Amino acid sequence: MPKKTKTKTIGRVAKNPGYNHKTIEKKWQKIWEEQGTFRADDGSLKPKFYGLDMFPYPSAYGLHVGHFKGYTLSDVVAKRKMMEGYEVLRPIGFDSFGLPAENFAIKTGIHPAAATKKAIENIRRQFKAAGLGYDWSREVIASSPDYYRWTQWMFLQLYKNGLAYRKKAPVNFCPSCKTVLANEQVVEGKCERCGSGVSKKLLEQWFFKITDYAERLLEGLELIDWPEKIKTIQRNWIGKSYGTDIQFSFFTGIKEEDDKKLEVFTTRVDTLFGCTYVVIAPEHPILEKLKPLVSNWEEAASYMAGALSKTEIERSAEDREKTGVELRGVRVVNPVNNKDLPVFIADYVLMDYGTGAVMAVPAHDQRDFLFAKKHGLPIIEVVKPKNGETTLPERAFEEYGVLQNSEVFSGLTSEAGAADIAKYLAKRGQGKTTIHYRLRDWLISRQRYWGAPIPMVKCVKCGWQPVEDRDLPVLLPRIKDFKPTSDGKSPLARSKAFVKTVCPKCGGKAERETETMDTFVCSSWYYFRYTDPKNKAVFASPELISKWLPVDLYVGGVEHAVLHLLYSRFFTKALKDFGYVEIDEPFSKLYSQGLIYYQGAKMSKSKGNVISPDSIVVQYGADTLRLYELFMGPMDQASEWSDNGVAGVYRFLHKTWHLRYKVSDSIEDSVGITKILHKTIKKVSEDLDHFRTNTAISALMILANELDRQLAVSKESYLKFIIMLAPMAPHLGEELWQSFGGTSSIFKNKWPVYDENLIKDEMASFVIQVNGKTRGKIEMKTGISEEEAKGLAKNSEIAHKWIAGKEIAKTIYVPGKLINFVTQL
RNA sequence: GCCUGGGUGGUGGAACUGGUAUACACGAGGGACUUAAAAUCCCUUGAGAGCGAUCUCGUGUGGGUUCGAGUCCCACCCCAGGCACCA
Repeated sequence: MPKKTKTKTIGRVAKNPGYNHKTIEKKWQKIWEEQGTFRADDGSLKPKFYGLDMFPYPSAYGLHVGHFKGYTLSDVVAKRKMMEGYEVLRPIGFDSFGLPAENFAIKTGIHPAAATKKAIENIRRQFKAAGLGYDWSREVIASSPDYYRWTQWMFLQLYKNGLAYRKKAPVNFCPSCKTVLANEQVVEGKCERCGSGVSKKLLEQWFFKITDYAERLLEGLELIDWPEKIKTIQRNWIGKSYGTDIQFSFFTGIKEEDDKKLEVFTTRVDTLFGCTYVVIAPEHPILEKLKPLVSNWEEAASYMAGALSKTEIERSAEDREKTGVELRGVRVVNPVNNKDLPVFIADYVLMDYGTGAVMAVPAHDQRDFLFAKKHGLPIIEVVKPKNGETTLPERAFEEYGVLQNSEVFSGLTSEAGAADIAKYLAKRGQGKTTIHYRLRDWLISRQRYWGAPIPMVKCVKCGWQPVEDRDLPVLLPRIKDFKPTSDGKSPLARSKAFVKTVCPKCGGKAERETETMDTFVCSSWYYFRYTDPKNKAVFASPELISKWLPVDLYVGGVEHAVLHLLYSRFFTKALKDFGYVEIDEPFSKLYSQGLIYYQGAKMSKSKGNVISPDSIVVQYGADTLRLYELFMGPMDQASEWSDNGVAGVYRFLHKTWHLRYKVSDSIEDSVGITKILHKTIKKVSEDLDHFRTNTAISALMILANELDRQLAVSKESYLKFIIMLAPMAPHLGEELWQSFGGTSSIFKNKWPVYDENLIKDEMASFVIQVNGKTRGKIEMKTGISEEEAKGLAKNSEIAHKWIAGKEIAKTIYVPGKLINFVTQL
């Protein structure tokens, strides 16, 4: 194929050099790096802006264009903040511990440390090639000992303050990843990472007491500027319920005083008279104590074992089939009417919510209803609808209503009845109003290799002991056989050199904890480290933390709504309580970018529909990649990638480039051009304030088209246009800025300001409507009086044609916009 | 089932607190330049009727409020996401 010229001849003026993204992008990336253009100055006196992207996970497969949407947005905001006089902190690092790296290593046989290092290098290259203005001098890598030393320190702080503890409990276990998982990592009964069905295992594990912060985590949401959607997800996850704890006493045979009572939780005390049995979760510890009384213990024990062995999916896939076993020989008393009631164990009652036991009211709870039907238990209706018909006997009636069959409380409304029954119970010491949360403590132990070792030691004499701060970090040993096993033991247990240690307290023989921490622990505090990444004495100096935090803008995906975003808030609150930080919430403003779809599906490696930014950068350049992602549609909505759309913004950048040849020092712009320029400055400034990058770009395109129609363009107008474009297309911005005499980075320059007086229109076209239908328009002065405007409109041809003899009953006048004649009423 | 978002041309999407629906871009069609192609530039592009100026219809569906509704209210349908035996 014959190639005529080396320079591309895109654009009209072939003799002038064309837009060559390859040379200018490389050139500016080098300059930025050498000059430290985007490095934050801790000593600056300017107002601060901390713009942060969610800690990226260094995938071995690199990032696809979908990942760049958020990064580009925050980059635009940060660059514009620089131009508005802020000292901008925009750090980056890598959340490099965790399951995917390890699973990749297992698959390929490459050690996770080596695989991670390579993945980081690749992504670092991708970031730089996209022109993202990170302060690389602050890079933080979670799997490096300098970092995880402080992750371990965080653990110890939580431990010393009673927020890290060990307990034996049924926990989620992924048979494929061969490790336990936090509640938040189980999605619809499946492992968040690999999709395998999760089962329950009774294990002793480390937990963080996030439940102590349930209320504060809920309250804090009121004060932060986050998408309502994410706040709602967190509220639901925390799940606050007001209700009553009620004591049912056992009839006979129990020795210890404390165990004579069974406590249940209900949100519907008003239905207490309708209780016909009680149900205990199969994992409930009280069952051991009831054992001597139970005549069918074998049956019960086998049910208990069965419930535990089921996977989450099995437990819910049975489609609400309510199984259970009656504990024969055990009876309880309903405290309000002394009725003697049977006791069941059933797995529809969950051990880790409420008290692990419920009072069953089949008439007014659908689950209890199904169970009662199946087991032939009585159904007593105690709530009648206030108006309308009850859903009984087809299904439970779950609404509020008026009480009946409730002795002295009959006739009261549910609301009043609930209050009175609760008061009655409280007076007799048989119940109290309480609050329960759905939030569970955060299980952080992992039986995996690639994580930060938990800095605890088990001494034969002294039990669990924390590693001394001065002995941190507990280094992750480099072992060859890092594969997980199904025995519930961590791969680290196989390293004798690692396990064997001495007790920090007594100096005697001791063994190290071999489990590692959930990666979400690493990412719960990294935003503090960025302020002071090299500090060896503390995780970050208090001065720098208070200088930079909270994060002013945090950009990332919604998928972390109950994981990272909840955990980080918990960490910040805990660190505040320990006296290390002064803030209560780490991220003042959160923005979640929408996903990018391609070929009708979410872009993902497994679906094989990923587009690499690398190929776009080579073909069109980083500025085109950035601009297209910003132009696709509203930032917070999902949108479909279009190859043709990319070419479209590329054309716009060419046009922008070629406009430089129309720039003249000697001309002054027409009033019309000046007006459009100032309108554009207003529009782009406001749009960017609200992250409406798509309409901001559209406004810049309109301006460019308008400038292109002129024979010549003033340097001043052109440069204002370039400054506005620069945060989005930084390489092109810098290059053009420099070619017109700019000596320092365009980002050290001021963002343009519009003049309200120059925007005002002298003339406006008034829409003429008749009976609300648009019939035409008339040009009139904007300052025209109502009378005059109406008169002009009335005498217009349009009005004559459509009114034609009919009487005008009413005239609607909207200044500067519209006149509507109403002929009939 | 419950809780969020969202349904606008062939496509991605504009439309401020109710006031010219479809900005900007893509695609498509036509033309210019070219031996030709690419690139670039110009014109057309919601549907229907008409030679035409124009007219009628049109923002998921059906109602309502209003001089006027993509925008507000009611009912419903569809799509995406979140939660889901939480007592």
